[in-house]
Amino acid sequence: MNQYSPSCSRCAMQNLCFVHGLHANDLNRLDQLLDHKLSFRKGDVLFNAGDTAQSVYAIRSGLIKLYSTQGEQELIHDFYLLGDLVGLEGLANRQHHYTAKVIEDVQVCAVSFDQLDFISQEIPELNTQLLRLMSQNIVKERQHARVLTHKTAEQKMAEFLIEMIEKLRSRGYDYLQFRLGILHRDVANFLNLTPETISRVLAKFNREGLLSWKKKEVKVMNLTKLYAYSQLTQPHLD
Amino acid sequence: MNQYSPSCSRCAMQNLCFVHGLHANDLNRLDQLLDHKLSFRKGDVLFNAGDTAQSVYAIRSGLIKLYSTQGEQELIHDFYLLGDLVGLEGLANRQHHYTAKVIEDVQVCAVSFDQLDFISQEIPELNTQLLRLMSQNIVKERQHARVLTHKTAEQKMAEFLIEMIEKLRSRGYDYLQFRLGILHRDVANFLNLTPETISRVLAKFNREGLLSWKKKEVKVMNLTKLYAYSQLTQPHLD
DNA sequence: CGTCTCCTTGACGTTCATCAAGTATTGTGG
DNA sequence: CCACAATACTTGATGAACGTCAAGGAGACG
Repeated sequence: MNQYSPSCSRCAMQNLCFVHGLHANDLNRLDQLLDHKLSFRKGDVLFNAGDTAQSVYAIRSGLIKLYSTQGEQELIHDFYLLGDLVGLEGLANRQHHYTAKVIEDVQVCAVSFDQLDFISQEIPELNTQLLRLMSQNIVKERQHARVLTHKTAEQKMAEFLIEMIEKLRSRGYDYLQFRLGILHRDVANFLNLTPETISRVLAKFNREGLLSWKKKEVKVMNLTKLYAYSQLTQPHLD
Repeated sequence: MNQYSPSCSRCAMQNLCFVHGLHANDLNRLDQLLDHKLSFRKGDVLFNAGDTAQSVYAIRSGLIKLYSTQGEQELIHDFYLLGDLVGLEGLANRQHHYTAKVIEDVQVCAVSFDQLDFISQEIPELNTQLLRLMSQNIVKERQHARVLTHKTAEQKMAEFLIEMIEKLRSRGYDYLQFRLGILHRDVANFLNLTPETISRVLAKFNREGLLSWKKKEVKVMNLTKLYAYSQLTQPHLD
C-alpha cells in the first residue's frame, strides 16, 4: 500500500491522486511529467506565497499545512496528507498565493505545470480532471466557511477529527488509532478557535469516553458519539 | 457602456467577462457559444443546488446571490453583478452545488458548457482562462474566510461596502452614490452577522459622517475614513 | 390604506477569547 | 543520554463582542 513506484501507470496511489479517471494510455503519457520523488523535512517549505509556481505536488506521505499571512496574522486554509494535491491554484497564473509548510516529513511527486499544460491539450480528460479538482476545492472552501461561521467549538472539533478519520479510512489505514502530528495551535488556527478552547473540548471528549488525543496519538473510543457531536451523518461501516 | 451587442467580439462587456484576454479570432469562434440574452426577474432562480448544470451565466445587469442550504440554514457565498460569471464551479461535474437567486432583475448571457468544452479544446487560451477564473475563485473564498474569522463587525461592513464601491468604480459607474438593493438580512448572512448588528454599524457610520445606506441608496461621504475602518489600502484615485 | 416584511433601538445573555500561572513535552547541547 | 531551556498543553478566572429577545416604526406592495 505504501510502496513507491516511479511511474503513474503503476503508481500505488493512482486512485488517490489527480490521475484518477484517466485511461491506461493516458497514464503512460503522464509518466513523462513526473519529476522524481522529492523529500522534505519538518519545517521545510515547498513554496512560499508570492513564489513563481512551477509544479503541483502530490503527497505520498507526511503532512503539510497551507496558509497565508496578513500582517502578523497567519491563517491556515488546509492540511494535506497522503493522496492530496497541493498548489493547484497556482497553475493559471504561475504564482503561488499561499505558503506550504511541512509539519511531518513528506515525500511528494512534483508535477511540472509546463508539461501538465502541454499534455492536457492532448488529453482532454486530464483537463476536465483539473477543472474538477478546482471545483471541488471551491466547494470545500465554502463548506469550511460554513463550519467556521455556524458551528460551535465542539462541533468544529468533532468535524475536524472526523475528516481526518474518514480520510484515513478511505485510504485503508487504521482510523481508530493513529498518529496526528498537528499542533493544537494549528488546529485552533484552522478552526478559528484558541488552543485553550481546543484543550477544553478535548478534555471534555476524553471525560465522556469519546476520544483521546495525547502526545500526537489519537484513540477513538466512541465513533458514533463523535459523529453525533459533529452533526455529520455516520457512513455505514463495511 | 450598457448597450447590448449579441456577439462576443463586439460585446461592450468584453473586458469584464471571461473572454478577456482572448484574441479577435478566438472571440469570433466564441460567438457561436452564446445562447441569446436571457432575462430574469427578482425572485427567479437561475439554478438550484443539485440541478444538472448546463451553462455558465455572464451577468450583464442586475444582482444575484449564490447560496447553499443545510437544514434550515441558508448561507450566502457571494453576490454577483455586472461583469461577473456565475456557476462556473458546476462545469466539471455538470452539477450545480448552489442556488443562484435573482435579487434585482438581471440580464445574462448563458454560455453552454458543452460548447465551451468543445471549443476550449481548440482554443488553449480559453482553457487557461477558465482555470484562472477558478483559481481566483479559490483565492477569493479564502480571503472571505479570513474576513469572516478575523474581522470585527465594523471592519466586515466597511470591507463589504468597499468591495461594492471598487467593483462599480472599475466598471466606470458612480461609486459615491448608487443603488444597492440587498437586504440587510442578506448582507448579515454573508458576513456572518445579524441584521441588528448591521443596523447598528450603519447607524454608527452615519453618525460619524462616513456613509449612509437608506432606502437601498448608498451615499459615500468620507471614503478615506471608510477605508480606514476596513483596513484595506485605498487605491490612488485618477 | 392596510398588511407584511424590513429596519431600528434597547436590555440582556452566551460563547469563546483573553489573561495568567502552572505542568508536561520536546528539542538541544554538552 | 542527560540537563535544562524552549515550546506546547492544561486549567481557572474574567471579560468583551456580538447574538438573542423584544417591541415599536417605517417602507413596500397590492
